Amino acid sequence: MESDICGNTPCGAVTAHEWKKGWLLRSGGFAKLCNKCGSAYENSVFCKKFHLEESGWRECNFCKKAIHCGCIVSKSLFEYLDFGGIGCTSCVKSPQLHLMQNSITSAKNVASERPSSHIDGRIYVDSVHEGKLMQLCKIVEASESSHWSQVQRDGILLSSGQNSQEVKCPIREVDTGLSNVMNPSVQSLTFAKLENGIPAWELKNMHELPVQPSLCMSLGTPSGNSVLPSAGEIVEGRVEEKPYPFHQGQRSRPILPKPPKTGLTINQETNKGVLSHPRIARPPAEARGKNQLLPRYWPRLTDKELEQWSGDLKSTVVPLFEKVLSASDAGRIGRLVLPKACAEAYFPPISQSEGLPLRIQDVKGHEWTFQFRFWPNNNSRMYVLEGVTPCIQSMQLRAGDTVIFSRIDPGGKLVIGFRKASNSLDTQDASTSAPSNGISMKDTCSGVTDNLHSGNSYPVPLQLVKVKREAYSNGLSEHLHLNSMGAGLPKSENCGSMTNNDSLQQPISVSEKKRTRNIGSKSKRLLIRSEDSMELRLTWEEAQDLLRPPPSVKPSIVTIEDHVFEEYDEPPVFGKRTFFTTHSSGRQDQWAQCDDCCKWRRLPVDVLLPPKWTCSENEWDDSRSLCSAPEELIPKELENLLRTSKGFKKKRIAEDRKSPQEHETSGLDALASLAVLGENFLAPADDSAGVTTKHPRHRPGCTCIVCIQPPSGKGRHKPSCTCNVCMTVKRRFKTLMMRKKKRQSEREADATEKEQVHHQRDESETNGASRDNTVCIEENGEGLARVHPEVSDPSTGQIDLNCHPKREDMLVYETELSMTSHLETTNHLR
DNA sequence: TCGTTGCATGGGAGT
DNA sequence: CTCCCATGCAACGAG
Repeated sequence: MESDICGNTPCGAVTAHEWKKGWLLRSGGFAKLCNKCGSAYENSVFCKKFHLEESGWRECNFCKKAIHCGCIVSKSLFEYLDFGGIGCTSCVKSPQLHLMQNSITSAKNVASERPSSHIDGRIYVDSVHEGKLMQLCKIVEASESSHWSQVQRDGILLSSGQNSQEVKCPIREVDTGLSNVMNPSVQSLTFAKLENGIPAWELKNMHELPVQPSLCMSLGTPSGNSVLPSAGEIVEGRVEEKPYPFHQGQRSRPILPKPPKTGLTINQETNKGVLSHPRIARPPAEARGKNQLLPRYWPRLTDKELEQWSGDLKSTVVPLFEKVLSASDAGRIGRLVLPKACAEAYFPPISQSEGLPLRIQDVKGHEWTFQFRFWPNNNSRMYVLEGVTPCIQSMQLRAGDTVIFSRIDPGGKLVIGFRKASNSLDTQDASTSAPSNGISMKDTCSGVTDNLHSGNSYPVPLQLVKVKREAYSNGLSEHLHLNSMGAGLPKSENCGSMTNNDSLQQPISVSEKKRTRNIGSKSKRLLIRSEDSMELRLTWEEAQDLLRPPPSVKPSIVTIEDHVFEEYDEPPVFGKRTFFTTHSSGRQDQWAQCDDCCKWRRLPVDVLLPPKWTCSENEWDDSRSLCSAPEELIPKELENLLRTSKGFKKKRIAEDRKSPQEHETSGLDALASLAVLGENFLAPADDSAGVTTKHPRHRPGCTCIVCIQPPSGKGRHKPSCTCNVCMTVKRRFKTLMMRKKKRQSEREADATEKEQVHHQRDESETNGASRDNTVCIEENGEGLARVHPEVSDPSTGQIDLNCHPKREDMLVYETELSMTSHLETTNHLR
């Protein structure tokens, strides 16, 4: 059994003696028993990490033999490879390249000599040359980890059919960016040369390969289960038609993933004219044996950078992984979220959430100590490095930049490097992180013209400005920038203030970070300043103040209990926002800004302006009914006016936070509170605990977009609630009741009339119908009472405010039916 | 009041 | 459908 498993196959695992046993899983995966722990793993490499490598054993990159690196004696048995990993002395000294050359030539011969079939872009050959191909693949596998980029490695595919096995050699289309200018047959090779400096002879030989872009050979010998995949297919992580015996586990992913979707980095580098040092994502050598690393974490170091690093540190630097800093990574919190796979693969295993301090050296030689820890997260872990702020700041990194974790061999010391986003347009989170080039003044000002409120220069608290993000490679990313326009400040000032946004081009200062926050997520995230978020907190009263009757719609006048109401069939519109001032003399003024000239005009306090208003409509001050007329306010007064308004608002917000219960009656706030409080409303003392379990962000008093929505069954208003919403609903209900009663009386009159006509003829039927009706009404009423227990006599104020707004009418109608029915039933019983 | 900590949430990517 | 991870945010602590 043992020999069947490892004895004759380049299975990629340590040689046979390292394993006691192996067998096929039902899933097709190949499990092995670790020699040390005896546990079975579907992924043998897992054990290698924790039991082989941990105890000082490493795997030769070439022959896959295990070498103990921990003792002095064995030092002579291996060499650290420049590209990571180790190689045993015999392998390193062996004429590997020559062997490879021969093997490739053999492959060529195999492909040319034997009758082959070309199926699906692959050449199938007999099994006679299986051994040669195996040798080839083994060499390819060995060399790829040290010489070939992942891109080429993706060209290596070895898969197993029932009776055949394919070997796809590493010639393949690599990148769309180069494909237009290169012969597809050579592009990867040429690229390989560019990338890794593969000797010209190799390129030449490979170029001579007759099969392009891929060479696929079928091994006719039924490999059965004994043939294990080489690193080739492991690298590719792709199997065709039938999974390999050495398939990954059910939930395990390919050991190495597909390459980045677009060879964007390559293109970018190419575009930047850095052809001599293309930045290719290289999956770290060890990654093959660890958890899968997503391509975006593959370190993308040019050879030049590697050399430089190695030179600076006077050691061999093995790139492990990299990560583009997110806003939170680069933020003040000082927590760098580590990709789980990377953390588990390259950092010491931690069992406690507290983790352990990790000493990481930067490329300048400065040593930092971070706390490497994790948080439980959805039955998983979330790894973070804490205390990275000083390091991040010392490197002047910000969101969008990239940190690169590497290891120094020998010694295994961790190194943190970085790459500025401006030097490399990273594909990973370029669209999700702050732009490297930020937003120029030109952009922001031009963005103003794109203002969604364009032509509406009244003091909108927020203006949506579309900002082009030219920094990104795709050139399509756009940022919706919520920009405070200073509540109607002159445009020059706006642009000036937005110049500060340009700070994105500079390292974000602490204060800047503090003042910015992201809402939403990913590329759709809206960058919003905290002061803007303050402005977003529109209170119910303020919203009410802005409501205007729908234009050109005449209301119907309804009088209820001596109160005259105007009812509109259309919803109200938001009117122009104005500010009020009070003079020391007690005189009150209202101020509005012209939509054309942006000048502020004094208005009577009782005036309601339409959404758009210009000086020409200033019928209250003829001297300032033209935009050419000078502004009444001097800049300082205007500033005071705006500040007062803003201050008032902030004060209100603060009060809301301070004592949300005090504002329960303030309309939507109350609604929000109630929605959150839910059934706990009757016990307000307990509101601070438990009520936000489901949505802890929505606290009582929260006026976020979620909370200001009408409650949908969760929060319920007290029947005696007198908040604005309740009062509005009550009023509306009364109105509808009045109409309903009127219609009902009309119908009753008609019914009475008809009844008189048919009375003699259908007397018995009418009585029956009446009885039926009575029964129906009773059932109806009871049913409604069960469904909506709060609905009852409006005079008691017991109105269900918790219905869906779109169902309001229906509910009211049902309520009316219920009450009417109840009334009729009662009358009937009399 | 501000900063820190620990966890929750949800969008999105991968399977 | 699951998992990752960026980020929100409440609780807590320090000044």
